[in-house]
Amino acid sequence: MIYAIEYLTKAVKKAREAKKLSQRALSRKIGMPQAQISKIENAAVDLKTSSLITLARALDMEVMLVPRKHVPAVTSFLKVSKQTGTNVPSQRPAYVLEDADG
Amino acid sequence: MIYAIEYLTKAVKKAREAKKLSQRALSRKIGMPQAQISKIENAAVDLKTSSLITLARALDMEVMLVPRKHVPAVTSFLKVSKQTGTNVPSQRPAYVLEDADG
DNA sequence: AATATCGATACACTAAACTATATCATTAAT
DNA sequence: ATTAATGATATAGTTTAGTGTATCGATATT
Repeated sequence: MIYAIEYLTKAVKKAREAKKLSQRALSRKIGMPQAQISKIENAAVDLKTSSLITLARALDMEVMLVPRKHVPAVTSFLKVSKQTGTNVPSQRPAYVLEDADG
Repeated sequence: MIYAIEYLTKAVKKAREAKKLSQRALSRKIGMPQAQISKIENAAVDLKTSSLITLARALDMEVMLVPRKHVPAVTSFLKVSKQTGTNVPSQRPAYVLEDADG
């Protein structure tokens, strides 16, 4: 079990379940063996970044890099959005903003 | 070169440069060979998620999964914060919010 | 001019992700 | 009771990230 990765993989699992997709259904969708998805969701492997991105996108999420000082704000925004069901238009590839001021 | 990863690795590079760290300095900091950092920044490898997390954290960032519909909002928030220099207190490990409603 | 540091690249080796496939126990449905 | 679908697990083989080390040309710096 790889601690730092656990949060990400648990989120993948939750997202999959929220979409009512079985591991096999997701497997068919992205062409990754069900066995591998199981390992990933249980944080039994240190998955490659491409795998994380593929899984995230299949579940309508994006991998982003957020400056640490903004993590609380982003976190609470997402939390509130979830509670209120706030909708935002359009979609974009995404991630990362050039920042890094420490 | 791995397209999907390029944005993330480019962000790592920008963050490193913004901190005025050489690849060797970063190498010493996290114990990853300078040669490997070079490959990663040039998207020549499909780095493991643990490596992405390690690099991100060394550069004061966090890897997060963001529901796609909220990506524009988060993106523009970070952009504005960068422009205005908005500061937010505290720090947290982080990433991910349980969401996934499509 | 000589020296130091930079990022990029190369080699041999090790470790581990990933694939393909199959199986198993458990749960749900017929 | 049988069948179907679930997630977890196993084995064997392939691919590739990662390590350690060394070198290279280019760009400062003294």
